[in-house]
This record gives sequence, C-alpha cells and structure tokens, in this order.
Amino acid sequence: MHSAPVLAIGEFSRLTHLGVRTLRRYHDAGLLGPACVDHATGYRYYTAEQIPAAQVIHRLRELDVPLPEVQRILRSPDPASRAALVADHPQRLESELERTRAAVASLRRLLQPEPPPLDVELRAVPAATVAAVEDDVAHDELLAWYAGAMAELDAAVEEPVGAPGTLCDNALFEHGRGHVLVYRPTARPPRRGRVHPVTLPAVELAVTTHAGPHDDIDVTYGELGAWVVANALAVAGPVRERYPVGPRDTDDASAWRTEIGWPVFHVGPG
Amino acid sequence: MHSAPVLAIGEFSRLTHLGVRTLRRYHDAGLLGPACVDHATGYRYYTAEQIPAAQVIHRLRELDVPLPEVQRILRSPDPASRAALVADHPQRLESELERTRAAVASLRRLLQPEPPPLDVELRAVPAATVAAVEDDVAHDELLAWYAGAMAELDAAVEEPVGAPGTLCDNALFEHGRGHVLVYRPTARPPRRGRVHPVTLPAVELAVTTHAGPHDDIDVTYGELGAWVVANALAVAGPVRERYPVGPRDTDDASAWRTEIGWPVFHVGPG
DNA sequence: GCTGGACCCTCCCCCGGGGGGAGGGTGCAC
DNA sequence: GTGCACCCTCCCCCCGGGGGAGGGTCCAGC
Repeated sequence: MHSAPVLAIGEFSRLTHLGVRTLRRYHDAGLLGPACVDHATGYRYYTAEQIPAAQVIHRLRELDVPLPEVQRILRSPDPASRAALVADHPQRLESELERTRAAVASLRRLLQPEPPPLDVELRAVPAATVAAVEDDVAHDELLAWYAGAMAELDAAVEEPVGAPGTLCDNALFEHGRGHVLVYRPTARPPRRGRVHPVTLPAVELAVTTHAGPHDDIDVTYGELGAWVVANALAVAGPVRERYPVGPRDTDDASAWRTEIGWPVFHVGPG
Repeated sequence: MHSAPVLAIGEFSRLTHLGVRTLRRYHDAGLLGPACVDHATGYRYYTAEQIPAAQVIHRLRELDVPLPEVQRILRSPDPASRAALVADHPQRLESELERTRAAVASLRRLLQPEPPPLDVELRAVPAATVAAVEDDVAHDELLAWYAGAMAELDAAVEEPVGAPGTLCDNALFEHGRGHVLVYRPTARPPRRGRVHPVTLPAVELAVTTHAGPHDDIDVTYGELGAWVVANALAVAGPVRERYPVGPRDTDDASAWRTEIGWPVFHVGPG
C-alpha cells in the first residue's frame, strides 16, 4: 500500500478541482470539513467519500449559489428535499435572464443615434380618494408584489373608474427599497384585505407616455427627467405611473401604454 | 427660474436611479465625472446632458460589465464602434449561459441517487512522438484555444494514427490556468506554425470512458479519482484525455466518447 | 441676519468569494 | 539527516458597492 485512503488537502484539491485555499475556506465556513484534522499540526485530511460533496459544491458555486445556501442544500439529508432546493435555483436564473434581456433592450434604445422627440404634457391632477394597496417593497421583488397587489385590487374594486396607477417612492430606485402604492380609482373605495381607501394629494405633473413593455422604461424616465430639469421646474414627491393599456388589457406588449407623471412644483404659463 | 440646469448629486441621483454613493464612486473611477466641481466645498454638480451617459452605465452594470470595460465603451466617441463594443457582450452572456447549462446538467447527474458503476482499466501507454500544440491557457479560454489548436493540428497532420488527445496540467483546474497540450499521433510529426513534434513519456494510466457531452465530465473525473484513491495507487503527472468519438466525428453529442487517463505510479497484478 | 434641517463632503469599515504572499512548521524519500 | 514539497495561519488585495461617523454647506423661513 502506498497510501491509505486518506487524502492531504493537495491531493483532494487535485481530485475535486477545487483550489487548496478554497477548500480551507469551505472548512472554515463549515461547508465541507475534512474527515479528520491532526490536532498537533492542523493538517486537514479528507477521504474519497467526500469527493461527491465537493463536486456538488463546485457546481452550485458555478451557478453562483451563495455559500450559506449551498450549506442549506448539503445539510438537507433527504435527496428529494435536496433536489427540491436545487430546483429552486433555475427560477432565480430565469429571472436573472429576464433582467439581462431587459437591460439589453434598454441599451439598444439608449445607443440608438436619433432619439425620437418626447411629448410632455403638464397636467394638474386633483386630489382623489382611491382604493389602494401599499407596502415597503424591494426592487427585485417589485414585479411579484405588484402582480399580487393588482390582483387583490381587481377582486375588491367593483366599479373602477379609469386606469390603475402607481406611486413610487424615489428611495426604491436609489436604495433598492421603498414605499410603493398601487391604486385603482373608484367611486366608493372598499376596505378588504390589504385594500383600503387612500386620498392621493393633488399634484402638478409633467406627464409623458411610454409605449411598449417596461424593459426600457428607465430611458423614458431619464428623458422626462431631463425635460423637467431643462424646463426649470422643481421636483417634489413620488413619481406616478398610470396604465391606460397594460397586461390586463392585451397580451401584445407593444400596445401597452404607461403614463409617467413627474411631480413638478410650480406650473404656470410663465 | 427656480433652478439653473445644474444638478446637485442628489437630484442627479433621482433622475438616473443611481445611488449617490455610486455616483461618487463613478466619479472617483473616472467613469462619469460631474460637469463641474466646486473647488471650495467639493460639491459635485451635474447637468441634464449627462443623464444618458449615466443610464448607459446603469444598463451596462446590470449586464455585469466591469467598470473598466464600461469606461472603454464610454470613451469610444464613435457611436458605431461603441455599438460594436456593446455587441461584444451578448457573446459573453452566451458563454455564461453555456456554463450555467453545463453546471445544471452536471448537478443533475451528481444528485442522481444511483450512480452507475465505473469501468476502469489499467493501461500501460508507451512513449510516443506525436504532433502537438501546447500553451499556457486559462480555464475560461480553454474551449476557444482548444478549437483553434485542434484545427491547426488537423491542417498540419496528413496521416493521423488513432484518436487525438490532450494532456492537462492539474494547475489548470486548481488555479484556473495551466499548461495544456493537444496532440495527434502520426508517423512523422510535422513542424508547422504552432504544431511541433513532442515526445510524450510512457505512463501507466487508470482509464475510464466518459460518454456524452462534457457538461458533466467533472463527475467522471471525480469518480475515477475516487477509484484511483480506493485502489491505493499513487498519482503523478498530468491527466490525459483521448477522444475516440468527438465533435469532429459526429454532431450527436450523446455518441461522444472521451477516455480519461489518470496517471498511476505503480501498476501490477498484485 | 440667523437658524434649522436637508443636503453634501471625506474617510473608514463591512460584505462575499476568492487570490497572492509572508513566515514558519511537517512528512517523507533518499 | 537533509532537502524539498507540502501544509499551516495570518494579513492584505480585488470588485462594486453599502453603512455610518463626523463635519461642512446651502437655502427657505422667520
């Protein structure tokens, strides 16, 4: 026998294609400890049985699964529940891909040499009491939250008057988390579940309409913002959106129309 | 006039949806400097004209384009060359996706409850002089390098004898960079371009065959490594691969056959 | 003119998931 | 017994930010 089936860290590294330092890190993190540690020297010794675990970690890391999550997956002893945890991640990858697609679309529009002119309308919006759902939401959970809130709103409001809309706190974009309010105008706002009446204050808005899916809506935001700045109107308060034509109305995303209303402080003929 | 078209960093942040700290970082990095800086106070002032640039940066960052690369894109004044640089990135995303797909495939095999038994054969390989291309290669450029090297090899070798193969330094896997040699056996190895004769030393190999695409070849590597360890054979030298059936032979990836040869030190009937 | 509060500045430490290298102890084959 | 590959710990570096401290500035209202 040349070597007992006990592996020094370097051998284990060659067998698993994980770097020596990385193995030490995984040990420190409690992710993949050696089968035995020499107390006198600190030497780590692994066994061949640990190779599959190391490979699983390697693959999960290639999928950018964070180490604590990897730990949770390895801790779950049942292969079925383990598989379930792993199956969770394609979802994450899916949404990642979606984000990428949107960024590419937006980039294409940004790099387009001739931006079409922007139609901006100044509009005085009176105060109104509406049915609303509101919460503090993180940017990456926004879409899911939005879908749920809108569904609840739809179920609760019997006679909607006009298009639904949103008020978005700026903090949502600056810090990735902020207050969001989804509303639906109606004569008598109900109170059911998360749905409750809210009185939106009167505002003066600089309004433009974004056409198509929201992939590149940030570009329209920027153009509207530039317009507001160029026309010397001070800003204040949350941005408003309205959805005259949205996913509820048609599956043809190119037909969607989103009004973006930027609060302006001083509107007058001068 | 309430405000000149000069924007404090906070206003610019609201207009671009970039955090204040992030804007400061971009300034420090020379990526997006403010139009003007008050020397006395250090206050940064931006203009509305900078909004598109900020948005481009925002999108590129969403695509995980590193800041220096973003800078290169922004520096290129010509919209066409800029578009070309940007178009370069979908490629990167593509390969990213490929990596992800491979990791998922490999993971699926790893989590499979009943791994099929491994056929391992001990084989004494005599020394041989072959036509080879070799270089120090990084792991992520391996596939591209490999394709080029193999093509050059194919063009130079007139009468190949047997399947092509590879010698891979372990450092490639441990440190992400290492020496790789691609060879093709032939009676009289030519010397043309990068192709030159190399005498491969004789080795004893533990050989197993991996079936199908290389997505999950690391799993086979691990199984073979475990076998070598369990059978108490010391390892030494670079791992060898041979390609009896590869992409050159058929487009049906499931028909591919890759022999993995793990050098073992002491082979005998005992 | 003064004051308060919102805004801005710089500076330092933190995160994850490693990599590089220093400085020193070990295992093993010759 | 000696050389050398191997192993250990410890600290700093990378990226692209985030948190917060401590202090200066702008401006609207009075």
